[in-house]
Amino acid sequence: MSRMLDSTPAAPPATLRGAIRDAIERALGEAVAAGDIGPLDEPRPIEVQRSGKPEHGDYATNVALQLARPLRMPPLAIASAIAARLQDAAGVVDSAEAVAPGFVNIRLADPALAAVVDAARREPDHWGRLAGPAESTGRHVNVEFVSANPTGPLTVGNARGAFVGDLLARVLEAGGQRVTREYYFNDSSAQVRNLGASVLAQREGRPIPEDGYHGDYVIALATELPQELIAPRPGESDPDARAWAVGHWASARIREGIEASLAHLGVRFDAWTTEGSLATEGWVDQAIERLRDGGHLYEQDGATWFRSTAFGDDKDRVVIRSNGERTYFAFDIGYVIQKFSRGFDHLIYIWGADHHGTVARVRNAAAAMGFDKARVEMILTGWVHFVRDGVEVSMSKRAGTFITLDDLLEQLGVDAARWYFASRGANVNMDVDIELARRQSSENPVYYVQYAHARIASILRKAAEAGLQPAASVGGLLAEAPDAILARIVARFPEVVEDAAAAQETQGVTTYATELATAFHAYYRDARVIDAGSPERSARRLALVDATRITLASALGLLGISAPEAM
RNA sequence: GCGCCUGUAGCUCAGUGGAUAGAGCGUCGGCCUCCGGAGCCGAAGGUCGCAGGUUCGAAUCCUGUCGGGCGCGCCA
Repeated sequence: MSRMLDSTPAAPPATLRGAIRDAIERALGEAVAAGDIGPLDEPRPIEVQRSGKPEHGDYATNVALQLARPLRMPPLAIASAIAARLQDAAGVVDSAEAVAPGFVNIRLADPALAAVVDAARREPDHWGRLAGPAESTGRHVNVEFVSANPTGPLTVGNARGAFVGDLLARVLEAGGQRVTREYYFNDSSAQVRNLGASVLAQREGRPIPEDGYHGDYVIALATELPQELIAPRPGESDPDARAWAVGHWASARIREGIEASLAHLGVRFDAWTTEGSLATEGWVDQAIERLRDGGHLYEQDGATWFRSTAFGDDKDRVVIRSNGERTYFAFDIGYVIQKFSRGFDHLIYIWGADHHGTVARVRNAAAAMGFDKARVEMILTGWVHFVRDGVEVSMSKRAGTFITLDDLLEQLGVDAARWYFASRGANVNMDVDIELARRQSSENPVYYVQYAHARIASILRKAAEAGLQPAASVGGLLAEAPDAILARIVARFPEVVEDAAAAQETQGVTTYATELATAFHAYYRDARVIDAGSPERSARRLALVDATRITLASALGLLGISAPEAM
């Protein structure tokens, strides 16, 4: 065991897979040093993958296949040289075998496996969370999402971003990064005035403007509108002043509703930045000055343009219109400066697919302002296309025909909805039949996973009543089939989290949770946990089953989904 | 026209260069003396849109092509 740590002074591997990788690297180095295989020109990353079949062991590496060409040696010979050295590695490797065409199959040592499973129970809160206390080492990421205009309740379209952003934030946190959840709140656009005009018209019984807002919520707002906002203020000349005032009042009310909806979903934002603040605090001007100083701006037709084409964009972009107003784009890049000045290392934006056209220009502007383009990342979400009885449900906030996030949560429930979005890639388009989704919500796989959790909780309760307590370790239990199989899946959880954080995706977590639940249900069938006739084995099985429960709860918790003790 | 996303089982989707491509739902057939049947076991169902290419190896990478979505404003 200690050899393992000796070889990795910087950071001990967080996963069994990492420990295996280290062992392979050492074996490879020894094989080279001994002259078994030729010297390597350059170090190459070692891939360790989980074996697909039990006969192939637990892990496999393809280094030999990768090295065959540069070393000009048969892959199987390289594999054999590595496998022979791996046998010597005591800690995590039980046995290693070179097989055609050149894989090295590796079997885990039971003690190492037991140690990982026991770790889950010793520190359930840290189980699967990587890099431990990462305050000092993890980068600080700003994830901006939803950012819907405060002109109506959140729709399911906005909801996609809410789920994707929150899930991303959770996965990054589990990967040891600090995350700030940010909402860009557009409080000063013409749409706010438009909203005000619509509410005012509704209140005063006038027809709502053609491009105004029509939803039921407009009627509700009109009813609640305070008297003092309706009356024109003395000495006010701007004909739009009333509309602006009402709009600001209405958007504040809507923001409260948005926050409540998001809270219901379990999403809390750490920061709300308003568009107005970017102007009043000078960030927009600062961005423009910075571009000007760098020679990236030019004047044409009375407007000021950013030379985005110099960075590969297909056309240049206006930052100041000929009427003197700064464009939305100018605010975007002012916001970039604002965010970086707040100390973030990395910015992630969750945008709808319709915004893909603005990705390049914002990243280009960031580069022009001297920031690393790689630190400005956009994730585009696919569409949620709703149909009812085979007919598309058209959604328009202005027309008032839309399905709200609250509707969705009411129909599906938070857990089922979260699972639904977590199990799909962010950028795929989804067709959702509302009636079907409702009917299927009771058959959602999330309940399958929760059921496994509740079932284990029940076993643990029953065992306690019988006076049986889990053992401190599962050691000694893992040599044979039902226990060995379940333990291996439990032990893989940190790798799943690692992969999810690296890919910035959650599908792997739902897939894994389903696999673990399935494995538990099979285990339950094959292995008697509470067995008065064998108290020693019962105690160890209770430990294994408890580790399984903790892992299920951790996976669900990572997705913001509850893990009920009973259901 | 140009650009981005996308195409995997009847349906909804996993699979980010590895060994026999998976899950849920749906369909068909089995399992309740025993720790929770919201469970278990089995079956049927695939030219991974199509055609080339790279590679020891391609659903995955490259090129072309076809279908679907979105974008291409001194709007936000």
